[in-house]
Amino acid sequence: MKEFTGARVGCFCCLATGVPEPVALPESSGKAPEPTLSRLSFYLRSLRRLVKEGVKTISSAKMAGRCGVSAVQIRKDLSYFGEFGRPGIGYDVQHLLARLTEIMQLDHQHRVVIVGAGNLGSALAGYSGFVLSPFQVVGIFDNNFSKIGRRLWDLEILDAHHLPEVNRELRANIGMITVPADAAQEAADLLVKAGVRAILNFAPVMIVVPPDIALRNVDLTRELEVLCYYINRLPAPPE
Amino acid sequence: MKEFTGARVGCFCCLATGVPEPVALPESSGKAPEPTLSRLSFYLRSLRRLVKEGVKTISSAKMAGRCGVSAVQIRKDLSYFGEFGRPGIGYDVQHLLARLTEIMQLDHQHRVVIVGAGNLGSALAGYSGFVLSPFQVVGIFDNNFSKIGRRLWDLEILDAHHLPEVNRELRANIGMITVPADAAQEAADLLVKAGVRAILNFAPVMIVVPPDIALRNVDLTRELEVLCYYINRLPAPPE
DNA sequence: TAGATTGTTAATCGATTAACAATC
DNA sequence: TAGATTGTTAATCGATTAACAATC
Repeated sequence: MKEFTGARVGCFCCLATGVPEPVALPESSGKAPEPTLSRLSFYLRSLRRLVKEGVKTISSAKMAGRCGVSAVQIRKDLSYFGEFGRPGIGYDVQHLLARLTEIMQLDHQHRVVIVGAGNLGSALAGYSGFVLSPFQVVGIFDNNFSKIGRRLWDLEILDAHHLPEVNRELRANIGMITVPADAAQEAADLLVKAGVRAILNFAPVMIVVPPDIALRNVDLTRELEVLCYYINRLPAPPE
Repeated sequence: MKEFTGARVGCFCCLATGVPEPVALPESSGKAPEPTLSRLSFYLRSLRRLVKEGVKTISSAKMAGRCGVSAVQIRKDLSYFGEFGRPGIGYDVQHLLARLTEIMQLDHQHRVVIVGAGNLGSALAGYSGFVLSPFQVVGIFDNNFSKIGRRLWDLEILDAHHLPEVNRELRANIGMITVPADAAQEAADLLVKAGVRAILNFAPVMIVVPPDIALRNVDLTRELEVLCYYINRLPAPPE
């Protein structure tokens, strides 16, 4: 019977449990709960827009209105990482953006490899949201001979078995798994061998990785199934 | 300032808050927490495999081993919906599978439309995981004239503006949004007008829908950003 | 100074876990 | 009957929210 021992990051609705304590790193003295980290990413998105809008300063209350989160929640979330605001004034948008970007380690590029050059893998390889983002897809792999060697966007599909060696050159620190369920663990093992520090798994199956590898799951089927549960179980608008 | 009023289903890490109380439907007398529903989907996956393996009966403890969830958690989760096991024996796999399938409303087909025929939309339209599943993609829409009319798999890409009318024929009850962020709300409005009961949003932006429409978000960027936070913050293996 | 707003401590809420009586 | 295992009640844990002193 296989037990889960790998590091899983996030709530169970993301197919992950057991939030591991963040370990010494300048920014994280305390141990922020996972929901906080998830919201941090959301605040970042909001802050980036605020910068574009030319807003210089924002209060937690105004931010709350934009994010659909309470103002206390925001202040509490930020308090895990330091004091960023000024009483009576609010937060300097530029400054907060810079600090949160650092904390989330988004201040440097992350090189991503994709294992599985099917529909989803191909789509992700060409995801336009990655341009101007800290994420850069530097390689895509498959174990299907009919796919290996083919070009995809500006990449050549490489043999998944060579991933560990090839990544010495590619230097990717994040891997995305877009293979069928029964190949997902193998893909994960290859990524771990290749030395990635984080894995985003799209295969509809649990995978096991060492505890120092961050793992999150995106599970389309699960999302749809939970949606189905709520169909016709949600209260109608108050009218 | 736009406030969130729509129905959002799931924890914040799925970009959703405010779990609405499930309303009268035979199966749900109580109000199961959202994490429970998410796990239910997971138990279902496990049960389907057990059936294939020919396992007739399973205890919560054995199930726990397979799912990476505690046995009490499983029993508690199930208890929101009824008594499915026999003390001293365990659960009849077939029976539990059937009951959970009903509860999640997966005992009938769900027709899905996709708004956004870009990389991701196209990939989802051809997702092989949907064959033999209760989900069937019956239409794909876009508002880009260069795409409208083109064939994708066995579907023709239709004009998104016609979605509400076309869906009278298509009869989809689930919509997936795979358009860029700035078109997502418009897509959502069209889906609501078309009468879908549930929306899965892949656009990296919050959308607002009436409270009786179930909404979940899949947010690639957020997942990657949270992963980045954990990079080098996870404790190394105990060795 | 008065008003606004932060960061934090304490209270609340909700979900998970432990303990155990019921029952096959 | 004894052993296994369920379903549930009570205890625990963790995250959110309320209250408020500090400070711009």
